[in-house]
Amino acid sequence: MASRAKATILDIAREAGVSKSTVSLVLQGSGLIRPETAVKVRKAIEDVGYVYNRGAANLRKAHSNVIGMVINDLTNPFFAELAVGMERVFQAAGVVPFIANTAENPVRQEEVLKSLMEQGVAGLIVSPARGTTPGAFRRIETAGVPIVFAMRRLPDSRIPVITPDNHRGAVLATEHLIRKGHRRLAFFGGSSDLVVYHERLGGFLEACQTLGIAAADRLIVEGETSRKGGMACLETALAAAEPPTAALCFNDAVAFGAMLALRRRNLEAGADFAVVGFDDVAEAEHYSPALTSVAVDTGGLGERAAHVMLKMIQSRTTRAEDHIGAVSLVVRESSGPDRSKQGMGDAA
Amino acid sequence: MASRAKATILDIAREAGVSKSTVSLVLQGSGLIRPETAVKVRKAIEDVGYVYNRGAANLRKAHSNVIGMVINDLTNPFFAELAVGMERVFQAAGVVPFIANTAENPVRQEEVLKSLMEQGVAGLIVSPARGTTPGAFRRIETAGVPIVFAMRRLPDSRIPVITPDNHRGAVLATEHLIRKGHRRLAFFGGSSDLVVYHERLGGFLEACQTLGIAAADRLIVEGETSRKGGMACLETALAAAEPPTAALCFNDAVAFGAMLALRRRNLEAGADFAVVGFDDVAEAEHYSPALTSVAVDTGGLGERAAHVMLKMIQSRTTRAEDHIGAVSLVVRESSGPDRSKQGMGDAA
DNA sequence: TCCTATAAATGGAACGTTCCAATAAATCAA
DNA sequence: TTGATTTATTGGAACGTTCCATTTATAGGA
Repeated sequence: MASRAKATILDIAREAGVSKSTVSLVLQGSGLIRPETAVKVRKAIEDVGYVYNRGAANLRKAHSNVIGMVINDLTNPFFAELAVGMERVFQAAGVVPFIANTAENPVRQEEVLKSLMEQGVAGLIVSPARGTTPGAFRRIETAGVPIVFAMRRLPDSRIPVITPDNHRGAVLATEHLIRKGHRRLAFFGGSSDLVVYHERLGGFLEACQTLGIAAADRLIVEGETSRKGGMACLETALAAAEPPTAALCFNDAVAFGAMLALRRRNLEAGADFAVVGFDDVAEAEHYSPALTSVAVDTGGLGERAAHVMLKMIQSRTTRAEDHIGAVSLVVRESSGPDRSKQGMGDAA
Repeated sequence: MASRAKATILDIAREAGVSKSTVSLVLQGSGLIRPETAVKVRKAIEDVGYVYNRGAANLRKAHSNVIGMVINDLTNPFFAELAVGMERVFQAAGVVPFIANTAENPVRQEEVLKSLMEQGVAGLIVSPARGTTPGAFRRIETAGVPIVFAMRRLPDSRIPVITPDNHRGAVLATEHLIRKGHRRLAFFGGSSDLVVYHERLGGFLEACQTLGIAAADRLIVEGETSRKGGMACLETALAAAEPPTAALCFNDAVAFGAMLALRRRNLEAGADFAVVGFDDVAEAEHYSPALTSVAVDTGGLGERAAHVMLKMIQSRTTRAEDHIGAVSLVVRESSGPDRSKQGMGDAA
């Protein structure tokens, strides 16, 4: 074994005393070859230490078996879970997903997409980086490579999207807080360059409206979507003249930040101020106090995105339906009733 | 644009009125072609919506420009940070890193490695899955593809390894606890099928030995390397006849778990029981109380691994030196002095 | 026996690049 | 002018597969 130059099917053919075509057939598991021959060939494959050259094969074959997953922030466990969900499905389908990280940088994203295209990917699942320009995927679309967006959408594009029902999730969470007796509510974190932000904030506002929370009693604090951002949001909120008693946070990271800031002030989330997160990452359950959060079934959405992609590839189309995933509110300890005015709150 | 069949350099050549060789030269940025010609060709490239076919190119070229990163658990932020560190370096070197996740499963790892090899990667950086068999990389080695292990090593292999100085880190942390007056110490989490476990536990034991902690006063509790595992460890430890007053944890996840379990018992990490973690993930600083932990410079190790890989590729060798990264103890709030016997502790 | 039908194996022409050797054009020295 | 040199460009043969159209071997039917 271990010849310096790498072995090809021709070497195998020579070793096994058959033609290269036969070897190719064996590699593809064709039923046309005699079992004994197949065994002979497979032995030769072992002996020469052959590794299949997919690049060469793709030159002839219509489609490759690799799919690109482009993720905006791999260090965020939320997106990592998404990636893992997709992987499960692809693995079962014999497709190899390659993950690339854009670190929330559109330029890097451009490079990564170019590379993936050059490798001849069969499809692309993308959670676009913040600030992605509307035309960023034009070229890929015209090249006929299917794309699916996951978790985030671009303002106008016609590319299919898999996201949780952000609006509904925010409504659920907000209703929950109001039913707990809170009358002055805040929305923490996020910024308006994200479509998701508008969806979640929209749900919050709608629920406030419906359940009769006056505009003056809603506080919206934009901020980084991180722990740090959450801490800042809480400080801002408590500095207000009539501070809120509860907050729906853009995501769990913001919520964790808010809870941390509370503890620094010797306040307890749940008892002194209600906090609800969004995404329900694994950590939420293990926090103390445990975080009430909107569960979006991240892994499930990843699987769904993968399925849609597989179907698109199979039917060689570049169109597909959007998919809005169901959400549910997981009530834990961080969202207690309003206690700011004892005797007045009508907690449910 | 957007012709159904994808454009090749021949189409470009026709469009620009030159030969395919000229186009190829332009694509490679050769200085041999006349600037005006290059401009003409580049315009044609735009017009026909060309995407480079790296598979075809690799058929002729010696080496590809893709590197595989095989990570055992992408949902662990620690490994995600490692991956991100590597990416930084590779990007700058014009190399495209493809990340694949093995989910700590040797079978999956085998598949992933096979795929990567078939794609013709120039090198492989691997954080091996638990339970990887010693021979798992034999084939890749004999194929002459350089491999670097990151964070974890295999028991016997000669493959270069990039890891933090686990032994020293554990010594530092243990000395710290002892100097804080603790006399009954525990080591929480991990299991002996991991080389890293032995390194860290070894440091712990050595420091105990050196500073005169009797064997009877050391408690070793194996467990899952997760929050859940950490919680279990703490319960086990406190159930002992003479429970420890401090613990060094296998990693931060275990430490977080232990702190959680403490809180559930209405005990406070730092005040009632000292906890030290390992790895110093971003979260450690933002926990409450903030976690004392051994910082290993994850991103830096990733960069280092990437550099080693690049050098190996360049010098077409399959050997390289191991690299043991410096560690430091970051003291925060979770590791207070021993208060179990007031008046007796000689806290420093 | 010969002919036909089926099964198994094969040669050769792609696929889209790179790169060498060769050509064509422009420049220079004499 | 001629030949030598440099500068730009080009055809053609790889690279390692797949797949179609054939060929060869095997079996079955008369």
